[in-house]
Amino acid sequence: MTAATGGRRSDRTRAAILTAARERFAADGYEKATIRAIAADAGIDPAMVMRYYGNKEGLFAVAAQLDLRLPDLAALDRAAIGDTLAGHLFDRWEDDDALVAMLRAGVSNADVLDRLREIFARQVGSAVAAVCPDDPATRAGLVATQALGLALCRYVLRLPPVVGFTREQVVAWLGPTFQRYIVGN
Amino acid sequence: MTAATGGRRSDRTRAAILTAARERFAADGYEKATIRAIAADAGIDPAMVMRYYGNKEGLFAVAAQLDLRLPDLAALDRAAIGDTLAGHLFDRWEDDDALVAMLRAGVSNADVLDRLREIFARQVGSAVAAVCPDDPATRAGLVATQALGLALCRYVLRLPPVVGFTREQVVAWLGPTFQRYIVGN
DNA sequence: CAGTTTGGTCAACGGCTGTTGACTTAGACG
DNA sequence: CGTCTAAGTCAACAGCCGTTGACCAAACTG
Repeated sequence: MTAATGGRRSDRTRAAILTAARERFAADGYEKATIRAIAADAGIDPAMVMRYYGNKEGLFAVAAQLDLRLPDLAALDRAAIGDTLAGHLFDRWEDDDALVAMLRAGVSNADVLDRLREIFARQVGSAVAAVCPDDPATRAGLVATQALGLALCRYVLRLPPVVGFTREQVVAWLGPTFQRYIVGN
Repeated sequence: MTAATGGRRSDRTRAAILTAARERFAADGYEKATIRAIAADAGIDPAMVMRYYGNKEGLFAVAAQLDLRLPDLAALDRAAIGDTLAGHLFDRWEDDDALVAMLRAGVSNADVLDRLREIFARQVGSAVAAVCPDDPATRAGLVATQALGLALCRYVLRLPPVVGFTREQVVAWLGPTFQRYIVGN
């Protein structure tokens, strides 16, 4: 039905599995997000998950692909780097379950940890290095602590005051922190 | 043997279970830390864990008791609050697995999440409120994002630059951040 | 029309888990 | 010594998990 998309008949199923998987991994973590539950959410048989994604690890690898899409900090007004980064991360995480999924899953899965390390070393590290060649690794690490700390408290722990933060509050409070970590001292 | 401690014979076993449990929960998270593995580490039978702690949840509840032992911020020189807090948290976490255990476990266990929320609402919230009655909930939330972000990156994700931070670096970089979050703006 | 590929279902397997109850040993006490 | 109790062992249960292979149905191809 509705061949309008032009894809093969199974593409809908693949997509349904992926959507259900992202939600389950983000909500329950890697271990508790069972293939049976994901398949049930997608309205199909668990065996289909194996057919299309090989095994649970393969499904997770596809479901938890994460691109922070960081802006080019070097192209910004130097004084606006911190605020821009804070706003960007806020926007990015508000509509993508992938990071929460990786945080929840990585906490108890060594492979996911490796990928998270690589993502932050590469994406955050290079973004920071582009504007501050002085000890970029330390600065990127500092940025990671504050950025991931926000994500942890807001989306995983769901601490009430942090859940209630508006975009403006995040920019106003965390922006200066990022600014100092990246170009300060 | 060695009745020097004066405790009952079973106290050694209880303590061995607890020690093994803390390490396993911190290293593997709640789901992957199996009672069988904990019992093996402690050199006893899995059934003993049930006898002494009822069930897995009961064991975790005892193993993951967490007291941040925050200093009385009001008794400090107001300008030293941030640095003192940064140094204290660093010291506290370097020699207590409990927080890492709760972070790893809480990520996939609703009850643990409740306890983490309560701990930070009460301990961090009241410490902050003691020195800054102006919107203490928001300020405590901000402190939590930076503090837990450091713990996450250093002990769970083990991001290389963050793992390499010295106490002096943590105080120098995070101290001013805490200072601004607690008494700034 | 027949035949072959694709999409999907079903029941089952082996393995690991938390948990239980019956059994055996060691210590304390009279 | 005998007795009673606490401490510890052992084997097993039921349940859930990821994964598999045999089977069925639909749809495209000639």
